[in-house]
Amino acid sequence: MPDASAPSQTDMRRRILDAAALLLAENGYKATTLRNVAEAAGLKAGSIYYHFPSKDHITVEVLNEGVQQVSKAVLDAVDAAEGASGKAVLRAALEAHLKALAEHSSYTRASIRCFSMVPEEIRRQTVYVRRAFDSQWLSILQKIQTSGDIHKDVNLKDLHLIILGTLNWTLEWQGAGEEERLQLADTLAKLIMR
Amino acid sequence: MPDASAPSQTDMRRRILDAAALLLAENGYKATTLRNVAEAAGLKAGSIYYHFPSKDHITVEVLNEGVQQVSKAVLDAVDAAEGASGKAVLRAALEAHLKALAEHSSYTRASIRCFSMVPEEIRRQTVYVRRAFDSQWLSILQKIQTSGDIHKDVNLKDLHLIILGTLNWTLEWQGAGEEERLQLADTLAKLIMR
DNA sequence: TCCTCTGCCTAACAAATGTTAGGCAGAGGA
DNA sequence: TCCTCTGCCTAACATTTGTTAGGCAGAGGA
Repeated sequence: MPDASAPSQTDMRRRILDAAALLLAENGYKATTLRNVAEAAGLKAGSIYYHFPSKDHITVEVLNEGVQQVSKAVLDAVDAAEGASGKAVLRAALEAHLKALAEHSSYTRASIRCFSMVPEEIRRQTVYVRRAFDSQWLSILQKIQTSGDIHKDVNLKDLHLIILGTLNWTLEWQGAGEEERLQLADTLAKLIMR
Repeated sequence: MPDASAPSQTDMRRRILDAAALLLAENGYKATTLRNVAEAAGLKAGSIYYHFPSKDHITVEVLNEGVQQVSKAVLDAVDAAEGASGKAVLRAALEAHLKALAEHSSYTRASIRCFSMVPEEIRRQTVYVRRAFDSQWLSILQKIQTSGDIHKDVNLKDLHLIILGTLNWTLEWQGAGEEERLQLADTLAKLIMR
């Protein structure tokens, strides 16, 4: 019985998830085969079923973890910037989002790029976490707007779309460095505020 | 010998492309099977090979046509707005892009959503059209900036990313109407200008 | 009437896929 | 020593994939 809460176990379970995340991010759900995942993780395809009951369970876990990583990073950044100006909070959130996308790129890329192509059953099991993340960003923007740092006329739903679209689109950038990320966060923040 | 320039032929070739575009847009490259395409087009899988030499050829044609449809729409809109203010030109380009995404949604969605997941050989045969489209948008922005309607300090590369990201991200919107599109173009244009 | 070409179909192929059944080496407690 | 459990492997399975070979009905010219 694989038990994630067990203190020390072979980290094979994690290695399988890592391998799956990487392949899902690069090739998508259908093109990611258990044999490829197994090879990348260092075991044989059939052995995966000792750790997971199916390919779909692995996929769900990867997709949800990807969103949660970004979500946590943004939340932490906003909390750390509490009391600062709206502009500073927004900058912090943008940078945290971008940094998370770049760093845990496998999981986050997988969750962003695979979600819309995945079978409906998997979507059902991942859509909740995504909605929570959406709400989180929206409430950040709301706070900044009521504080006056975002103009009252700006449609927050549109702004939300602009931010999410822009940040997630950076994944199509192949190999952009930290400088470009900071630069983009700067440009975007400047556009939004003022 | 299927010849697209022939005046009248069964439109089966077009129906196959249409069906493929729809399925590619919804399910991605790997999950789009020739048997599904055939069924949607109203023939049997083997018969597709009378019109196309392979699945990949169909895919390349769909992806390229998708980009070209948006490209042409944006170009036409900019040409029609020639002489107008930078703001008007940008608005026209944004709206044209969004409208094209929504209207020819199959081809454009397919090209945007499949490109990064597709085998390398297909990417090689579609990347050129995409680059041309990128350049087109960038040169539009450059003209507006040199005309003074976009602040000199704004990084055009970032702005380009913001626009492309935002507009293409709308594809994840399921079933947004024209009102929302115009509203988004408005919000985005207001952020960029001024 | 004969012949050719068009446009599609049927039936099969090899390869690859998710998944399962059964086995096996080794660790470790009794 | 015996037993059990862990963690993996091998070998197969049914299905689905892109693709191909061969056939067949009908249109239309000679």
